[in-house]
Amino acid sequence: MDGRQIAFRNNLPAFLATSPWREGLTEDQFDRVCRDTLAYTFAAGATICHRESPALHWLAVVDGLVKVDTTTEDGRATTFAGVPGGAWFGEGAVLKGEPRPYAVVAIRDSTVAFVPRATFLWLVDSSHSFSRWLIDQLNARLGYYVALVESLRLGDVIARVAYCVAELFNPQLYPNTQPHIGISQEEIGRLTGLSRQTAYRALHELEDAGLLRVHYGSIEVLDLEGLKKYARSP
DNA sequence: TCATTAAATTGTT
DNA sequence: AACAATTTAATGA
Repeated sequence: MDGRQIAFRNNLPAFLATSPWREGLTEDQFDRVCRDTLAYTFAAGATICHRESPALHWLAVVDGLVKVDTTTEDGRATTFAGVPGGAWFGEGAVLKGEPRPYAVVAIRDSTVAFVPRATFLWLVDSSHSFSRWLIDQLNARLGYYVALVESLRLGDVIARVAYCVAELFNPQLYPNTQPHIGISQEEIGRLTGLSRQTAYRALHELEDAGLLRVHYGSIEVLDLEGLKKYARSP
């Protein structure tokens, strides 16, 4: 992990207390999560978890924006997911006990919380409520990729950009997303599987439709419901 | 604080 | 994909 620094051990419990699975835990269970969890900050561009590294932690973005991606030998990169602040991810590799099939990279300066694998598995075993939340989490992720395949087959690139941007606000997967997202058009391209030029044109189409605004190095979502509608029927 | 330069990102072909 | 234009960030007086 290049360029990481230990972040605020003190107010990490405040972040954990706002997590979507917290209310179902007992005080004792929550206290253990607080004790076991660490947070680190990473500079933009830094690798948080290398591809094929052992999945020793369950992860959350406390602040910032990270991506889950793979890079081929010839340097081409595709992003599988953009993960904004407040989101929990990486449970798949931890559950399977396998090396991470993707790399986790900071898009912007980001703070990431690390829950040890043992603590995560203990939560699964000891909390029915947590397990249920986890099922909903995995189900939401499955729904995202099914819809993404559908969008790929249908081939409307503007609808695909609308869908991918709107999904950053998925209440199960990404509960705390702010309307202003610091992400370049090149990253939007990787996230949607489109070239930067195509992403550029699609973003401006959506801007002309009044659904979002494009800024230097960021986008601002104005009409989330409109984006979702556009994603379904452009 | 301001001017200069480099780097990142956007816009155009 | 290449290149130009623009915006931001970094540097140093």
